[in-house]
Amino acid sequence: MDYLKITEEYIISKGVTPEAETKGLLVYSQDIKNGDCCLPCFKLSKAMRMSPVMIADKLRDSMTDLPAHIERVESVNGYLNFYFDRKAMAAQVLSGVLARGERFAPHASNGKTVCIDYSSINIAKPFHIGHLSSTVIGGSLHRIYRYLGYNAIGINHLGDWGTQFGKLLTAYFKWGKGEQTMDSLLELYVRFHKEAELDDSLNDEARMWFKKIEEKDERATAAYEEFKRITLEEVTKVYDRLGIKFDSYNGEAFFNDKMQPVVDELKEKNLLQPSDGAMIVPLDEYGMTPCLILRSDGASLYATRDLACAFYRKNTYNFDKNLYVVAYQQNLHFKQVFKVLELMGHEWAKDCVHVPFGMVSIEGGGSLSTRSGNVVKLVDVINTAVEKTRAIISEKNPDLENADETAEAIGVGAVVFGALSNSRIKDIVFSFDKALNFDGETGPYLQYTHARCCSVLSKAQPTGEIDCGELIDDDTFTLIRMLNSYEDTVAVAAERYEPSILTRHLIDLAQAFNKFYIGHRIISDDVNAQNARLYLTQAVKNTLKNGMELILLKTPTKM
RNA sequence: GCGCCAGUAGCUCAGCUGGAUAGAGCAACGCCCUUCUAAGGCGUGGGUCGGGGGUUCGAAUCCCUCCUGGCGCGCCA
Repeated sequence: MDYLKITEEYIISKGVTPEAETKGLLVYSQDIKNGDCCLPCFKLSKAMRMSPVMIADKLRDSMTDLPAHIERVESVNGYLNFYFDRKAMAAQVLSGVLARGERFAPHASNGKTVCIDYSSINIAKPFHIGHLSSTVIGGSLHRIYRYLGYNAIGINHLGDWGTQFGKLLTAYFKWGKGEQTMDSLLELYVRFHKEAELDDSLNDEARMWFKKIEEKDERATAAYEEFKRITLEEVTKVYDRLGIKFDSYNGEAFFNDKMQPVVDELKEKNLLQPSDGAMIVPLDEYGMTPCLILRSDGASLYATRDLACAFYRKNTYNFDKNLYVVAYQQNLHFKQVFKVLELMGHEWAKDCVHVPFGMVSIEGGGSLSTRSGNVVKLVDVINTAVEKTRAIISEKNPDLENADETAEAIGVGAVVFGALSNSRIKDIVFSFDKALNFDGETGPYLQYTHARCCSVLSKAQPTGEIDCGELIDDDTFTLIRMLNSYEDTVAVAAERYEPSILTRHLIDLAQAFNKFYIGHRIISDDVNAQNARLYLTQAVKNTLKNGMELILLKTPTKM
């Protein structure tokens, strides 16, 4: 039941205020002391030629037949404050949450498909903290959309093509010895750039090797495939720890032979123009620089590939939404590509959305760059966090069973949370200090709160009827309100492609629970209160668990 | 130069489709473990919401302008 909506309907049914002006005015009160929701009457003032205070008074006076869910109405300084019948609302909310079971089932399928392009790592390059945002934001959106009933397709658009592979092969055949690892490949790559500065012929050699890959030369292909295998093996270990999966790894190489039809269609629709020997789609009338389709040597470009890729996704998945979780540096690129799709007359261009996020830099200056070898590997960050967690556990809870498993869950959770707690668009200056902070608004805080719920419930279980009259004090009822708005929050997070909205809500929920927990003895002699509070704890636990899963956090029952 | 984004407490941020005294966390200081997990809770201090104009009954929120920072701007991806 949507309390806001039925309250609005009730207000309108009074006929005191003009319907059009009244719609959308009603909001949840920020402060529970001002009621559960309120109608600011200031906007109505002009249309009704009456002071807000008088309007609120008039409305209040007309409300002599309050519906069951409203206990009372107050007119205060131009606000009309509604106080819900807390007992009824608590019953409604709790039974709704509890009916969903311990693990909320995903919503029934809505028949829609969403493609989510995320993580999109480069072959033979380290998986570093710069990849964390795309990986976990995309991973979280993947789960959120699946939960909401979408058919969600996770796509890792591999960076598995380009001249850098010529460079790597050159270095590999010159200096590489035996079995390679991600580390040795990075060394080779860094060394190439160092030596190529002194010896330009290395660059020629790199072009030669890249050509051999294109020509499917046996030796080149074998090495290239090996690099790919090594990379995927390595990153999959991290993906597994993060709980992330992909449905497709079709990357740049996959689209190599799929670009000609795009070029043909652009020509056919007269969108392509020559410019300095290259072929472009001019976009100046849309305030953008042109979209480059073909280089002057006839080779395709980044945009060409992404166009081909968009067509492929539409044809293969028939998406309703096509998301690209890619850093904001690419803002212009995606704007151009989507505009070109639109100019080509494909109405589904509007379904393509760039989901940008901020840059990651390292504390103390220095940009992340593979060439310089200045990288902080994601796996190192995760391992450090897990080690720190293990140390905390042996100090606080040395007898904990499954200590390793728990340390893993919490350490990984701390790192993941860091990337999902702020708005995507914010730049992040990475520091171990921040990533390893487990106090306050953090992943471990959510996990701790969940474990607390579990601990209470392991000592006593709720049973039989709920007496919701025990749940109507401010602190407790605040929890009820938070549980009530959970589903809306998930929906908004999806709409805005912003997992941090859900993360915030879970923090608020956990804070509200901890406040409740400290202030109210749950297991007690008061059988009635105990039972009601146990039901509430159960509902909080289940909601936390569901929400945490949607932001990639594991939920240990003890810690 | 042009375009986009950001600027809120010492730090990291929420709030930004206009509403009641601008909220959290971290850091600092002071309390609370003989009762359900102290990775917790409570309290104190800390703000010209980048500056200046404007719109409005009302602006952190909308408009203009300036300042600062980031990113991008044709043959890389």
